[in-house]
Amino acid sequence: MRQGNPDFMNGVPELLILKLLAAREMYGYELVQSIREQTNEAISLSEGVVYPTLHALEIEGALKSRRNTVNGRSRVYYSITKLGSRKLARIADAWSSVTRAVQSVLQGAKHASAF
Amino acid sequence: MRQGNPDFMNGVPELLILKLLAAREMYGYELVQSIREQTNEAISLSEGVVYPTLHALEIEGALKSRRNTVNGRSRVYYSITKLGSRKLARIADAWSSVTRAVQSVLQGAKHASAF
DNA sequence: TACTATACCTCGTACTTAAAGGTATAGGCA
DNA sequence: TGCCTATACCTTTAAGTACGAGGTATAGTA
Repeated sequence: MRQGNPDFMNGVPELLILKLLAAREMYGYELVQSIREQTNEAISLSEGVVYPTLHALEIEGALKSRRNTVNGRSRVYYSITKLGSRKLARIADAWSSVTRAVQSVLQGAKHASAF
Repeated sequence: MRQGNPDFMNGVPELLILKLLAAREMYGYELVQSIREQTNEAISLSEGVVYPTLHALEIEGALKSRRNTVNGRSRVYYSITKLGSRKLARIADAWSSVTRAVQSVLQGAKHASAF
């Protein structure tokens, strides 16, 4: 563990960002704060995580962006693409699969349910 | 994502290994198979993950080992220490915290419950 | 004898998060 | 005017970690 967030964060920033942008268009700085608030400070992503993730997702075509100036502030708004929605569905499934599997071990169950 | 397991695996091997060893003494090869079976193949840790994790946990005092020969096979059995139990409690909490936080975003809840 | 399962191990790579640091503008306040 | 803070964007560097590949050795079986 580096510091700040507990651990178990592999792939989580990408998942959260895609999910939030699936609901509505947002800009980077807004995502940082939104995630912190919605998780009650349990997850606090730094800008150094959010911006590179946004750029990577845009490059692979999962997001598209438009620059907009609001109150004299230049913002880059991101929204999800069709390809991004499919990616979100895929990784949300993977997330469920892993958490279900871990949960079954934590609860001492002999077998995880297939679905 | 490297390959094999989906992603979201950060810290998971350590958590699973500690949890299984909290129930009973096991050896490395057994852990690999046990995790694969108990998670219905959802999580399949390679030996290249399990053995280094076991060694690291032993060095930090979370596990202790004893060598035992069964049916002509030499095995290294690991069991959890008091320090390991405390570590398990800590990271199990962290796991709960992260999964709860992610879940609240995935469900579109405005606020995660505090506990 | 050869192959498979058991059982242990290490090394190198690839990926990812996170912190730190850097730029620039708007607005409040002294 | 000058200073500080919040907003808003970005990059670089460091450090950790899972994973595959590869390697050794023994027991049992075909």
